[in-house]
Parts: sequence; C-alpha cells; structure tokens
Amino acid sequence: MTAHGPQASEQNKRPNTGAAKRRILDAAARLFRQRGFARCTVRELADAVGIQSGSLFHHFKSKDDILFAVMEEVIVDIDAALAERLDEATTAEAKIRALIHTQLVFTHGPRANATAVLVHEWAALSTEGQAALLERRRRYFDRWHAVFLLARQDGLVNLDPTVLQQLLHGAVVWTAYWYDPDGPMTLDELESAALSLVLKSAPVS
Amino acid sequence: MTAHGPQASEQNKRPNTGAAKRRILDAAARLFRQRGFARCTVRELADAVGIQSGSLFHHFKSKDDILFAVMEEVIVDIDAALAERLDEATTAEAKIRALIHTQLVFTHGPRANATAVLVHEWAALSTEGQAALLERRRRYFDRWHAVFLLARQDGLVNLDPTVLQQLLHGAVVWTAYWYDPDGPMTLDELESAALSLVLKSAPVS
Amino acid sequence: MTAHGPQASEQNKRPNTGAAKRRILDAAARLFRQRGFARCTVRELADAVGIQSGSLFHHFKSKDDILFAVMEEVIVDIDAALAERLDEATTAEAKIRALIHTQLVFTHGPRANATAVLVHEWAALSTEGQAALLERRRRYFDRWHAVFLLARQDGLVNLDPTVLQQLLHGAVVWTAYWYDPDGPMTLDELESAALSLVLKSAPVS
Amino acid sequence: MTAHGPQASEQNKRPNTGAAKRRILDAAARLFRQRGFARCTVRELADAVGIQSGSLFHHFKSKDDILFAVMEEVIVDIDAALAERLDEATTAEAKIRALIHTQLVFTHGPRANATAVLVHEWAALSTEGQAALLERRRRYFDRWHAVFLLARQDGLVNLDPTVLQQLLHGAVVWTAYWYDPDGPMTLDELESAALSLVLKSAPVS
DNA sequence: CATGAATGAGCCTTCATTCAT
DNA sequence: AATGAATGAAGGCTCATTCAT
Repeated sequence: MTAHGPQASEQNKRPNTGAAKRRILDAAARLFRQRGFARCTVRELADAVGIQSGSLFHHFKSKDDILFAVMEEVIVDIDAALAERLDEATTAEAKIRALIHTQLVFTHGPRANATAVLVHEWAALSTEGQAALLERRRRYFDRWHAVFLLARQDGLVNLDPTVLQQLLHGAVVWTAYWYDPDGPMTLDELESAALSLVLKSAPVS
Repeated sequence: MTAHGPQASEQNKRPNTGAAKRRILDAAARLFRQRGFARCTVRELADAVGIQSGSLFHHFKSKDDILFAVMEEVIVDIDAALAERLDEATTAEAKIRALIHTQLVFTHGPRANATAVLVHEWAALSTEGQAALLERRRRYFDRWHAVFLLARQDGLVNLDPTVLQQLLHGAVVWTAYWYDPDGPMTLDELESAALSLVLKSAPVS
Repeated sequence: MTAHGPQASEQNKRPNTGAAKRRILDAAARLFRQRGFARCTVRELADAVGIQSGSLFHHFKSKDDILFAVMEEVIVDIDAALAERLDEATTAEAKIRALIHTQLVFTHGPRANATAVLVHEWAALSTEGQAALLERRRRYFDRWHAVFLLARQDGLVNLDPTVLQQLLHGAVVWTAYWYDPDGPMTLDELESAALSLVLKSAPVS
Repeated sequence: MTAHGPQASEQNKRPNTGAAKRRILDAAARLFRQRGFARCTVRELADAVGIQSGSLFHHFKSKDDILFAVMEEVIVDIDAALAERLDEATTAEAKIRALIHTQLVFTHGPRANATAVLVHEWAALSTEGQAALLERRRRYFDRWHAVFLLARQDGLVNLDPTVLQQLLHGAVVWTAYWYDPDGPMTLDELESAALSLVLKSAPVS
C-alpha cells in the first residue's frame, strides 16, 4: 500500500496533480468492473470523479489509456506483492499459501476492482496494450510455476505442476464470483480451503 | 446445411425459419466470444451469417435478445446434459466426475462459444434477461450442491461442500483460459486431474 | 456535362441511390466553399441536404472522404473538358483560348463551387488524398504546358513558356475573387482579355 | 532577439511585452500558413512560441484576434511599402513595376507567411474583423487602380484598367503557389515577366 | 505575466433499430 | 422474409478559453 506509482516521490509543486489521476483510476476500476469497460461511458466516469468529461483527457490520452493504466498498476502491484510474500515463505507449502493469499487479497481486498478489471477486460485492451502487459503477466505466472515445480520436487503435490497450478489459479480467481468477504467465512479460512485442494492429503482445518 | 451444431434434433417450430435462427445463434456465439458482446456490431454478425443487418431483426427483437437466446439455449442444454449424466452415475465419485465432465465438454466442445458467452457476458445481459435465466442457473448449481452433499455424507470429501463445490467449479470453468483441446493433454486426463483435486486422498491415474 | 460519374450506367434497381450522393456532393461543394471545409460541420451539411448527420456516413466513409469526392469529381471533369476542347482547337491561339475558356467555365459556371474547393482546400486533404489526386492534377497542367510549348514554337508568345503558363493560370484562377458573372462583363470578354495578356501584340477587342 | 522581421522599427508601445507578441505573431503567420488557421490549435502555436497555451491569452483576446493581428499588420505594412515605392516611381511603367515588385516582395520575402495568411484565410476572419480591414484593403487596391488609370491615359496599356489590374494582381499573387525563390529564376526576372504581360508590346529583358 | 488543470460546447463518427420497397 | 437507406441518440474526443495559483 506504500507505493502505487512513480508519482509519490515527485516534488510537491502541484499537490493535487497526482490526486486527480488517482481518483480517476479508482473510479475507473470500480465502474469498469461494475458496468464493463465498453458499457461505461467517459461521461459516467467523469461524473463519478466529479469532473467534466473533457478533463479526463488531460490526465489520460484516451479511454483505452485509462483501462491500460488501471490494469498496469494492478499487475505491477500484485506481482510485487507476490514477490515479497514469496521471499518471506521458506517451505514449499508456505509458498503455495503465499500464491493463494496474494491472489485472494487482491481479488477481495482494496484492489478488488482493478483486479477484476484485469481479469475480465483483457480482450478490451488494444493489441499494443496487451503486448505491453504480457511481460508482467508472464513474470507473475512464472512465480506460480516455480513454486509448483518446487512443491513437486518436495513430493508435496502429485499432479503435473502446470495443470495443478492452473486449476488452483482458476479456483482462486473464481472466488470473485461467489465469495463474500463480509459473509461468515474469513479470507484466511478460504485460503486454507484452497490450499487443502492441492496438497496430497488434506488434513487442513 | 447438415450440421450447424448439436441442436439438429430440436423441435421443428417452423420448417424454414429455424435454419436462419440457427446460423445467427452460432455466429453470434462465436463472435460474442471472440470480440465481446459490446464490441461486436450487428453488422459484423450479419456479415458472418451472410445477410443484411436489418434482416437480423426479423428473427430477433434486438441485439440483446440474441445474446439472451444464446445464453438461454446453452444454459438449458448444459443443465439437461448434466441431469442425464448424473442419472447414469451411481456412486458419489461418479457423480462428481459427471459434474466435471459436463462442464468440461461444454467448455471445450462444440458448445464452447456459447458456454464462454454465458460465463463472460452475464453482466451484458439486461436485468430482465438475468432474472429470466437465474432460475435455470440455480437449478444447474443445485445439482452440483446435491452431489457434494452426498459426497460429504459418504466421507468422500472433507471440506465444506459449498466451498468445495465453488472451488471446483471455478477450477473447471477457468480451464477455458489455458487448456488446449488440441494439445497433448486429453479432456479425460483433465477431467481426472480436476477430480483428484477434490477427493480426500488422490489416487490419480 | 454528359457524364459526371460511373453511376450513370448502373441498373436502375435503386433509382435514388445515386441521387443522395449527388445531392451531398453538390451541397458539400457549396458549403465547403462558402464556409471552408474545417468550419463546415457535418450537421450543417446534412441539414443542407435534408438528411440526418448520421446518414451522410452511409454514402461516404468520412467527412474527409466527401472532400476528396468533391475534388476528384471536378478534377476529372475539368481535365476531360479541357481535353475535348483542345481537340477541337487547331491553332496555338485557339488552344490557349481553350485553356482559358475551360478554366473560366469551371471557375464561374455550374461547377464553380467544386472548382473553388479544389483550389482552396487542397491543404485540408489528407496526405493520401493529395497523392491520389496529384496524377490527375499533373495531367491537367501537362496539357497547359504542351500548349505553351507549341505557342512558343509558333512564335506566338515571347516569354518562357513555363512562367507564362503559370502567370496566365494565376490570372484566370484569381478571377474567382473579383469577376461577377452577373455583372456587365461577359465570360467571353473576360476570356478575350486574358488571352490578350499572353499574346505578343494584343490587338484583341 | 535582434531580427524577428522587418518590424523592428515599430513604435515601442511597451518595452518588454512587444517581444512576446512579436514571437507569437511570427509563429502564428508561419503555422496558419502551413497548416491553415482552423487546423492549427492554440497549443501548437504556444508550443512553437515556447509558452503555455493559456499564456497566449494574456497577449491576445482570442485565437481570432491573433489571426486579425497577423493580417492587420501585413496589410498595413504592404500598403505603406507600396506607397513609398510608388512615390519613388516617376513613369507609369515604373509605377506598374512598383505594384508588382511590392506584391512579389511580400509574397516571397520575409513577410511571405503573413501575406499568404492574408490571402488564404480571409474567410476565417470574423465579420467584424473583415469590416475592420476592408478600408485598408480598399486603400491598397485604390493605389493599383490609380496606376492603371494613369497607364491607360499614357497609352501604355490597351485593356480596361480594372480588368487588367485584377488579372495582373491574380497572376502575381498566384506566384505563391509555383515560384521558388531559391530556384533558378530571380525575383527581378519574375517581376519583369509579370510586367511584360500588361504592357502593350512586350520588350522583355 | 506565466502556468496548466479544468471547463463545456461541440465535433466527427458509430450503431442498433426502423421501414418503405 | 429480405433489403439497405435512413434514423437519431449517444459515444469518444478536441479545443479555445478561463482562472486559481
């Protein structure tokens, strides 16, 4: 939560310059998720931010550019968060838990909107936009893959690592559609349930 | 004209009209999946069918109506296919396998396009459209739930049935994004892998 | 005046299909001349034609395309008109008169609007549009050049043919800004005056 | 900062302000000519000057006002230049040469941009702007007319003075489109060529 | 005087939908 | 049923202009 972009370390000649961008990105993530990128108009977005539609284009080149910025920010952040979490984990099991944890936190925590947009609106991104983000995506999934290779070596799992990784990732991402963070089940419990799926024998809670 | 899909055995509402509707629905499923409902224009759809855009509206009230028809058809069919398959399964494990199998066949088989549209474009559906399909959706997931309740009774699984059902469903649905039916792994192998996820101890093939 | 486009010899399944294009081109020539291409909005143009602004785009791809069509039509027509007139002229003097006559007729006759647009709005044309018309322009001016080469050979003029041609062309084109076809001077008199400019000794009426 | 144009000898209305205005006017003349007034944005103009777009409006009331200023300056200057030149000419022929010379120098010399804007963008000027400049324009053309009346009296030319004046003016103005000051022909030679057009018998250089 | 974020009217264009043929 | 020209309501975006700093 400390660094969401390179603007933080700027000289504060214009204290609210970055603030507008921030508010636009937050509103965009929320609206693009709720209504879908194509069905959300720039006027709606501007209204949500509290500015005029034309003013959006002082901060972003185009509506497409806003989508790209939302996605890029969250893809960078989730990768960084995962890297940090993985560093702190020592065992293979702890690392798998880190994978699940990070994805769940982004899926249901304060970055839930942007994360959902990243998952859902990939096709809405321009070809160039997709190309620009693919490297980051690859890096994130490489971390998943490395963990599952390790887990296989340790005999922790007994399925093809690639397949298992994909199945788990799908199961976790899909929680966006049914899990209610305000419901009776805590995120930690959900994390443990997901973890138990992939472990050979699953004596979890 | 012989094979436009597995729907050939439909009731013959009208002798001639059906063919055009069929071709529109198939093309719509394909295009809505490829390009997204909102980004796909009725002209594109008409071109794909080989008619003029105005002619679409002799068969469907609106573009929204076409989306609804695509979704309704696949939701009815997948539920029927699941019901049939479950009837044939006797053990709890066989029934779980039936759940996975049916979802996988629709996700990667000849109905893959419509199935993907159903999953992806739910938010594009009008409120009334969503309401009209919710009952069918509920029925489909009730079948999943009943199976997992049974499996839990049988001691086949050891997680909360609701959570486990949702995790498995997510894992299977998500295969749409990474599994390649033309790749080295067969659908049956994928089915077994998914099954092994949810069984207490996993005696995989 | 016989053939303004290739639409004339079409089968008459849609008798008014070409008519709309015709009306748009005529109105566009008039408005682009009066108000300038950039200052003329598509709504103004549509109003002048008596249709909705969106309907313009059934006949032309873009506003730029309308400008191109106006220019292309007149550039083709003036070149054809000049070619025909030159064919009928036998002497060098008669040919120079044909040059002046054709340019004057297009500048002040029924094609005055399109001709003025061609002259004035060249810079408003896209780079591709300019490239597409340059060949036609070259052909037209080649005819001018050939005539002046001949006149020089005949001793009819005594200035560098290239310079003389350009000066005369400018003098004639510029009549658009001051000559009034409804004023006391006839087009024929203007033609004779322009001709007398370039002839060595000028005893013309 | 020494030479922004031949306007250095202006009355010093304000010591410091003038420089910015000068740079704006010069850049505006260049850009309005190159890109056309309507297609040139105030941001482009500001960039060319090296200031922010908002700062333009400290020096000029509006974009229209900048166009007006460019035109007014050049119309005043060309009229003054012509008046001076005519004063120095004694014969009718010398005076006609002064007309041509002055117009050519403004069309191809350091004031070429502003002169081209004056010619091209007249229609872009507001009605009030046009009205404000018409008196100056009239004065300039009155000088042309007086010269041709004199030339006719002297028997130097044998066409209607009004028509001849307009034809010559067009021929000279139009050189903007084809004459290249850096090409093989000098401005003096062009001047002589233009002069020979209007003289009864043409004793060209 | 300069800045540059913000304005807001207006631009060109798209597109689902209608309807006379 | 099919056509395709026409509709008209938005849509994304531009840009001259303003104004607090």
